[in-house]
Amino acid sequence: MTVKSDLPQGTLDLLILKVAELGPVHGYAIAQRLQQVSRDVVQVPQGSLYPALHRLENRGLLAADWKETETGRDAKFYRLTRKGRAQLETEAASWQRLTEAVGLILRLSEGGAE
Amino acid sequence: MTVKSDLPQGTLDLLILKVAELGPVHGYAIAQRLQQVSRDVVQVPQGSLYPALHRLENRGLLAADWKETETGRDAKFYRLTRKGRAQLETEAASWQRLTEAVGLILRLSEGGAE
DNA sequence: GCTAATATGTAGGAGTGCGAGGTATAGCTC
DNA sequence: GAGCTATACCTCGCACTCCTACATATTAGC
Repeated sequence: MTVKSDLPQGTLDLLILKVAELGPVHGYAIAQRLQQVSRDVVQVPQGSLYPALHRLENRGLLAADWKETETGRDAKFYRLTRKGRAQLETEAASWQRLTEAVGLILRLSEGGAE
Repeated sequence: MTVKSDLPQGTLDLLILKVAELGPVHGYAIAQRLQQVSRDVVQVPQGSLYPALHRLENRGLLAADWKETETGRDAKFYRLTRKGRAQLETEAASWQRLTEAVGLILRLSEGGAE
């Protein structure tokens, strides 16, 4: 039974921090946002989402306040802390460095001599 | 204690399959190759490398033969099976789809309206 | 004989994603 | 007001992978 593995380990944190950077959002909206922007490529199940949010909050990367949604429901709004912003920059840079490196490797035979 | 996390989960398999596609190589050479081509961004510790090779072999994606290196040492040369080639194509496509999606998300605020 | 590089391997812990389950409210239809 | 869907939160436990540390054997150089 192979794992579905929609997202590689560690990527979810990066994406959540990124969405939180744009302004306070609650978890459910984060998942919807990721799915919309990625055109359904990124789909975050709740069993992945909420544990991730709690971990990020425990690490001090996110801070949360209970507020009311426009529709009148209670929701936990997350915002990026100063520490979280630094972490986001670091992880985003790592991601870019890594994807470039993997890209180099995957194009090994296609490009031929480089 | 944060994990060093050089490579996201699942990426290592993709890279190994890719190197094996170029021709029969032994494990030690795969790790060196990845490090060289990626300009030291990708560094595969032996504790990650060999278990990954065994798993890929058990899944029938790689096949191995003991041969001698140019330097005279015994080494296990891995080559891509037909099944492994198909898997490589699938994973490479998934990787590209994913990186594009993540790229879209990471550029959310920079580009503003797009 | 000692060290370094080559080449392979295992064991155990740590961390994360996900399926499956549970709770509660708002709004809609009937 | 009964039932349904969507919203919004949560937890448990399994599965999987990565990595540190350790162990082994050979070749080359000093």
